[in-house]
Amino acid sequence: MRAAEPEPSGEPVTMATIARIAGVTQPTVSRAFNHPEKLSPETLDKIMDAVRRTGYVPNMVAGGLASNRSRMLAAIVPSITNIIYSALVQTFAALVRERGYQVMLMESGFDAEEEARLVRTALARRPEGLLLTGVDHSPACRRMIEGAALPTVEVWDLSAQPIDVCVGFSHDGAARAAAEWLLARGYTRFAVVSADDPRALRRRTAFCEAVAAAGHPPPDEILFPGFASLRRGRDALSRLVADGLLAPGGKSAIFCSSDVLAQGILIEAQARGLSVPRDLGLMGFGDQDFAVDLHPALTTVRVDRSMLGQRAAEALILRIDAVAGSERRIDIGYRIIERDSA
Amino acid sequence: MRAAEPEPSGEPVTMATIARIAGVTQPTVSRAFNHPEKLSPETLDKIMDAVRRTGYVPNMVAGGLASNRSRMLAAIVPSITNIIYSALVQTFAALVRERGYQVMLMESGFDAEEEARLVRTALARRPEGLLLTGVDHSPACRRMIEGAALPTVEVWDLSAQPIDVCVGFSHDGAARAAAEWLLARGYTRFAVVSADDPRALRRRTAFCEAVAAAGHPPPDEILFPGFASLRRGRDALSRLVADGLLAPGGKSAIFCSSDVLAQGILIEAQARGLSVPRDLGLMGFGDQDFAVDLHPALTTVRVDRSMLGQRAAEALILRIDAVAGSERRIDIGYRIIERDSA
DNA sequence: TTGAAAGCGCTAACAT
DNA sequence: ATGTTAGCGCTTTCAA
Repeated sequence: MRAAEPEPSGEPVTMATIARIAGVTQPTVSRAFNHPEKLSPETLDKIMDAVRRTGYVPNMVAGGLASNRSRMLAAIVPSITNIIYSALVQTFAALVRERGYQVMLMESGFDAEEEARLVRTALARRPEGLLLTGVDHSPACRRMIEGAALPTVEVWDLSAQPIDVCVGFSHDGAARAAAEWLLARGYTRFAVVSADDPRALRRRTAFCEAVAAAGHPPPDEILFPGFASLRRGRDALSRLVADGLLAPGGKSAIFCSSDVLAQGILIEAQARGLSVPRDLGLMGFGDQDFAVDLHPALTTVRVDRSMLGQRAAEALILRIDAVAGSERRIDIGYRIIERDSA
Repeated sequence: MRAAEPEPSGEPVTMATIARIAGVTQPTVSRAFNHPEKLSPETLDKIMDAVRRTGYVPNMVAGGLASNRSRMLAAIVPSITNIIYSALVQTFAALVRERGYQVMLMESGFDAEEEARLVRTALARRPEGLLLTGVDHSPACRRMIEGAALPTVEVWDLSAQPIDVCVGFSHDGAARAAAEWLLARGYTRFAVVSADDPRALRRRTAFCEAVAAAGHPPPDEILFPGFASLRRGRDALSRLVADGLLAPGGKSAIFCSSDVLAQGILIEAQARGLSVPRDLGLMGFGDQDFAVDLHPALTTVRVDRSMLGQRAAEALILRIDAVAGSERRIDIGYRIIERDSA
């Protein structure tokens, strides 16, 4: 590797270098980047020419220190490999980028302590804003953020006491709506298959309450730690069948905490020669891209993840710009998507 | 939001603040963080006490400027929502984090021009290293990186002329191995279903050549732009069936550029009452987590993505530490995983 | 073991 | 429209 810039010495190119070449002072070079309209076209030309010839790239860490604007946002999600979260980050990052922000992404692994540690690490870079997943954080974490007076958006959930702003939907409401939809379809026996993250757990509880309120026996529950997978779904169905979910005498349905789980159940049903929805109704959660392409197409609860990222980006930027009277609690809702599996 | 630190004024807490409280000079506070062994235990205690009471978090942007070590790595992948790439980043980020590095992740959307733009943006933060996907970059991009003399690791592919280091495997070799495996199983009619990224395209070509070399008719090819999905797989099978892939007179198999595609084909086959592998052999690529849990379990080519991230992290850190004689080309290989779909 | 002094590369007043 | 002057909050010599 050799240096491409035609600088005689191996000196790094700085604004001072450009200034020397263009025959101006260093702050003028700074203006060329930050307030080009304040310079005469000729000066601007000379500077940009020097920039081109040297391959100069402004040093944002120095700029950030001087201006106290890092132009960085930190985002902490439970898992970067889970499309549920990465799709949100994708939209979020694309939008804030148009406003000149970069995103530093971190993964907490569904662990509040790790999340607190990551917030501390992030704070060291002096981000201008923070995106957090969920509304359940460690007290220390919350204290740190409030102490730093850092604009923060919490996504995927709604809270009566958000740290700053939250963008999400009612998990209780969504689960209740799912239960009522299934009830209206004549299902009388239920099971819930769920991961154990705080939001899935709340949906589980709300679903079970709605079933009980309708006077039906309590749903079978299968909970597992960590993330959803096809295997978790397949195993869950095996256990539910063994436990008699499909015994004669009722019309059975399973409510899953994610579409992936539902897909696993679908595969296991097929392997066992069970027909969905004839032998078993199935409802997913999330309406991931693949849900519509399953066979049978999956009935599920749609949450617009891209919208989540978009509203989060907008809300966070409003907070950063200290726009007065911006909303503190943004509800993006949910919708039952009726397809063929229930 | 209120400031948590017991600073009387609303002044931001800096090392100078801590120094004042602890009764030492500011550089001594710096030493407390970077070379604690050089301080007397009592001084260290006083400083750490002040840190705790104020909630002080060191400013890495100032530190980075002063030391010329940003402790940042930039990673550019085609898509952050594709687990193929995000799993690699996950491992990579976890490993480099142990060495005190954070990673700023960016998404190029399979576009070399966008990649070049992102490299330029990344360079502005003065990262200490760079992770790039693939070995096909725009000339300008390559020039920028070489000009900055930035330690760089290219992943997912092997190159005779890496920018710096590359970690990957032979796509030609993997596709040839897949073809030979299928040939040895008695398949005589083939199709390839593939995305159009550079690596998938090379596998497609190598696969077709191997089939031709065996004296069989050229495979049907279905290429599509962008990323793989179940829908792409389902549509591909529909077209292949319409085009007579399954007409009597031969034993047919499909080689896919990803497991997701294969899964889509599996679903479409099931919807059409076709049996895999009886009516049709099917081979995926990647051995994603779900491949083993499909029904039938998917025969595929395993690439150890986590290993890719691990070796990339190790290699990049060696380059950053300027370890002489470190490898330039790291082959992690591939392996045919025989399961039930072919 | 600690302090004093300089400087990293930039932005932001304030002058002119 | 441009130059001058001061920092931003650290790390890193070099002294003591």
